[in-house]
Amino acid sequence: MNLELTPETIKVACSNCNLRELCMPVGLDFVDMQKLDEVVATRRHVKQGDLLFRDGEEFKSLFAIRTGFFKTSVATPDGLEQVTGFQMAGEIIGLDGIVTDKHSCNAIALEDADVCVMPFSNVEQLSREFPVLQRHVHKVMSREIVRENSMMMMIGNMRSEERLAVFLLNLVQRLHARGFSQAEIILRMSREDIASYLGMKLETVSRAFTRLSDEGVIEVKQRYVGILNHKALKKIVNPNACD
Amino acid sequence: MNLELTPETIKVACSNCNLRELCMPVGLDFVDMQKLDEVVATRRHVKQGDLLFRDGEEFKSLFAIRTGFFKTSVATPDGLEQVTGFQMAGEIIGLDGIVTDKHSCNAIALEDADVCVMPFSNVEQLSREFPVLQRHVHKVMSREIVRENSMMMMIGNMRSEERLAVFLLNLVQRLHARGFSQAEIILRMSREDIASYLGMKLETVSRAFTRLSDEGVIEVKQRYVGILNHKALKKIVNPNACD
DNA sequence: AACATCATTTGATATAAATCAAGGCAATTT
DNA sequence: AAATTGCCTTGATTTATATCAAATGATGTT
Repeated sequence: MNLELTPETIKVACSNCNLRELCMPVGLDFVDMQKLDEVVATRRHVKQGDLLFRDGEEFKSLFAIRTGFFKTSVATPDGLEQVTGFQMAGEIIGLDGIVTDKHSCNAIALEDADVCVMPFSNVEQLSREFPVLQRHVHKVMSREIVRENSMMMMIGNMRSEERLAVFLLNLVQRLHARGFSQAEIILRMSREDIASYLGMKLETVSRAFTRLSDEGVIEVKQRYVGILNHKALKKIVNPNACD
Repeated sequence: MNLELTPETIKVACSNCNLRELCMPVGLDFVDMQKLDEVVATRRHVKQGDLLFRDGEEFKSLFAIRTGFFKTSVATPDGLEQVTGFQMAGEIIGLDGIVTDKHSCNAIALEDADVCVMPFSNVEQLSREFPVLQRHVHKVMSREIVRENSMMMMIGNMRSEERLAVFLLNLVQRLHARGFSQAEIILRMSREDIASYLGMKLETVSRAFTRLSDEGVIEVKQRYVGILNHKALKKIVNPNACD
């Protein structure tokens, strides 16, 4: 007999997922929500260090992260890794693949993860039937465009300490939106990953951590980061801010 | 009587626009193409130096550039301008506004321009009826995401000369796709704009120009840039490339 | 033509971050 | 418990780019 439900084949319903406010459009009635359950085909488990998809791989699905933490990266011309983003529960990953039907980056699990596999044809099909889903998909993509705009601004203009401050503020904000502490972070990525993402070297990241720590703004112990003075952290990014 | 057609109100048809291969999905029959004419509401003329839209302004429409050249920019925390992109004929501008229903950047015409105004509600409406248009919209957004990924990679990892090489290669490639020379560019933007876009200072851009010029790779005279050695320019970006 | 304005180039110097190198800390293995 | 390994921190030095400053060149104006 075969009663085993392998993680690869579990069928899930968005309608009773506690993350649906993050992945799915809001303001749907229960009936519509049940129809939207069709977007998700299966779930997939990804072990820490494993790839969800890789650069060049055929694009078929978007993935909604249920649990776990990912980084996406591209290869530089000289073969190094450039981290392009970090993604957590409730976020959508794989949008890069739409334009060429091939993924253009690698998605690596920084901790054991579960993702909802959403075949893009399902997404497009249901988008045509549900304007609210269509709008949602557009917003998710637009949000990513705006995020990258501000990343460019940051890497192009800010000093190392400022970049790290922005990075930490963004992380706590996203974690807080998921019910975690506003004052504590357990980093899932290495100093090297952070450095790559912020366009600096790992030693510079380390020094920026110690400087923020010396200033009493944060408390660092390996991958634990305590935000001691949220306001001061914001001031580092924007000294003129009044709030 | 009122026979004047102001530039603000000219109605245009994609079906006989010579740029449609760039803005519109390919492989449409004439009947479908005529229906798609409805996406474009009006045309709008933007004078050099004027804004097509500004940060914070309500988002209602995407814009397809018919003629002219734009830059988009955001403000840094200290009030400086960070250029986030340059757009030319056939490209779509305004995607940043979808996520919050407000534009999150400024779009400034670097030369007199004509744009097709595409109310986003029309785009969404017709996307539901024409899967090929829907797919096209998704691809346009995904392309922008991928472009910004590679910009991050570039700003984070490359030296000034390499960044300028990438920038010039990208420009000629896009201009060539529009029927212009593969070997000559008339820059529409200032050194300062280029510097901001590439995450450097205008003096550094200037020095990078002279260095590439001294190496005999390009020829620079103000805003005219001649590509003397396309291969060498590529080699600067990726010394190991075999083509 | 002389003048003013703006954009660009060039030079000298300062500086933030990269690089090179060593040491420390924590977790895992033997 | 000692040893290995991976990750992070710290220190010394170099380097690419930023900054400051001036000169040059193009464009438009009176």
